[in-house]
Amino acid sequence: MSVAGDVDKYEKVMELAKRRGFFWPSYEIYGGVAGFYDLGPLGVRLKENIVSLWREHFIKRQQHVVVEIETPIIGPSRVYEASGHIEHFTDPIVECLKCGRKFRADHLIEEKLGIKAEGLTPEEMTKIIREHDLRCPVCGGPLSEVRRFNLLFKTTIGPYTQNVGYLRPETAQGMFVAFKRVYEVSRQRLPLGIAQVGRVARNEISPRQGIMRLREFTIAELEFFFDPEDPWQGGVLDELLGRLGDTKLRILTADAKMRGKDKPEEYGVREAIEEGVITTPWLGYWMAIARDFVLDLGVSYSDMYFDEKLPEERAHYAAQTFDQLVRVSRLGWLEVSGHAYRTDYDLSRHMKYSGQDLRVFKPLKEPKIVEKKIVLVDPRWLGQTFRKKAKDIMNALRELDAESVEKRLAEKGYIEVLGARIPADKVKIVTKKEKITGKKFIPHVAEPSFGVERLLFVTLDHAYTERDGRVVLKLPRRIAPVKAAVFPLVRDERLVKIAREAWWRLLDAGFYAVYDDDGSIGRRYARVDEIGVPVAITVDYQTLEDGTVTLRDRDTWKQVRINLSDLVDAVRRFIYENTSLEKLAP
RNA sequence: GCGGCGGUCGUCUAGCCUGGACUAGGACGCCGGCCUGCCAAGCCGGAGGUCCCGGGUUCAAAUCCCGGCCGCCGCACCA
Repeated sequence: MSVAGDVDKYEKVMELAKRRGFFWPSYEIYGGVAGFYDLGPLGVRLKENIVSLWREHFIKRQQHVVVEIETPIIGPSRVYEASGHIEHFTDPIVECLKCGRKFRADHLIEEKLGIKAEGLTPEEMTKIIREHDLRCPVCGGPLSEVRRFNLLFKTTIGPYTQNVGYLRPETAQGMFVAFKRVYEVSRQRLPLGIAQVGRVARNEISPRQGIMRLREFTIAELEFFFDPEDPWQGGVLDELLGRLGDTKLRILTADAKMRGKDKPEEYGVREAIEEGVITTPWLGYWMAIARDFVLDLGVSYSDMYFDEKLPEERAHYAAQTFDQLVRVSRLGWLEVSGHAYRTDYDLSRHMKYSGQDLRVFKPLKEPKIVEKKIVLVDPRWLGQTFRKKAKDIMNALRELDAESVEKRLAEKGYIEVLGARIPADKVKIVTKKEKITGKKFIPHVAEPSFGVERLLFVTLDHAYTERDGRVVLKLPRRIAPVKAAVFPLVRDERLVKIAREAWWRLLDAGFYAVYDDDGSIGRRYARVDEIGVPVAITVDYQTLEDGTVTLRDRDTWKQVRINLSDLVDAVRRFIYENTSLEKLAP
């Protein structure tokens, strides 16, 4: 059982991961570098299977509204200025020169002096600290200059240039920047989800907890664009929600937290959306998908909940955020995904910084004819009377509301614009008909975002069991890195020959499978149990007589006999259709 | 970054306090052979160690001292 604070199990899982080749610290022969991990042969395959399961849930099942792209890891600084990462991903830090403790300079100034310091330059903050003789709040020592620490990795683009580039801290900006093009190739339809799986880098100050907090890792992200005025997008969301049935989510709301609660409550997805617990419907839908996905990794419902972030805990771009937490050994609750309502923040920012129009056009069902009053002035008179000022006056007149102009003309017989008096007989108010076919707007975004390496750990942690003093990794069959093992009962030439043929047959059918004839049969079962091979096939003396072999279930250790000729199909059904062993026996 | 603790074959570990006889021991794992009729059986043989790195003290350092790196815990930090 997985219990928070189960240190022993954590050690065992990490030891297994290293010993059998799931993952280990990078650059080991040079002493290692904190925050970097290699994936080993089994780790790569497990990760691949987890990612493909993610694609099943987040892309394939919604393929009518979700597409996947791939964008570069390195981006020009402009992109990260626009995204707000250069400003917000950078913390102003002061260090105590005596005890070495570090503090957020702006927080310290606000807390101790009551001066708003957010957004000030490091120099300005240093000045404030000096003027008020602010000292270390812990030991009273003197403070250093204020420095900026940025979590973005910096590089240059091209040789010998000042052209600064950054390694992306999330894949999301790739989707925002490419939105217009993807929207085009997706036939200009909303809602539109753009997914990406890729590596990101964050220069963490002090990464720890092994593979749980890395400086470089893989993110599986979805930016889901929708119309904020019609979030249900006609029937699209309704249909998708309908297919979920009565999926329940465990949620600890910010509201509940502020009331001092720390236990999540259960909500139906629709209920959570309709009651406004989740402020935008699509965020709720993707949380339900996230729930199902993590369940498929072998995590039980009660070992998972969604934790709403308090306003001050949220990222700069988010209007509402939920973290999906999973219970793991030692660390307790671990964040495996974040679900953020990013509103139109990112697209607006990129519009501003790029100068491109990233809005989408929404046609009205029927074009609307609106009547609009406009102010007309006799242009000849205006030009001759005011000469060079005429153009400015004309522009100023256009800004005026026609109704109020009409009113003032009626009252006074003239209007004044920019000091120019225009009599009523030079002004005409006319009513014009205008046809409105639709409008442009900036889509809003709901974003589910997963840390893949964390999922890898979570999967191993929840699969780890012991039986009779041996390790049995009860990985869900679909994501097991090796699907089957083939053994001759003993190393008898006749059995070996048949076993190797059976093994090749599985390989030809596309399975990852191992063959082993070393040591006792029990030892071989143990070896493959430890890396979570779901099924073992044993060729024995009965095989010589009737052409049957045994299938042994990793989780129950039970065996059934099947015909050798049915092997590939039986394995396929066992792995991908989750058919029980008993049902495979003829 | 600060403080505490730690780092020895692939893995887990003994040895460190009290320096020498340590050619660094064990278990598991791994490789070869034998054996083996279903759950880490047995026998024979074998490979495998920069004792984290660098420097210092000493006739002599895995062992003592200093610095660095890495890990864990606490603090701080953390979209």
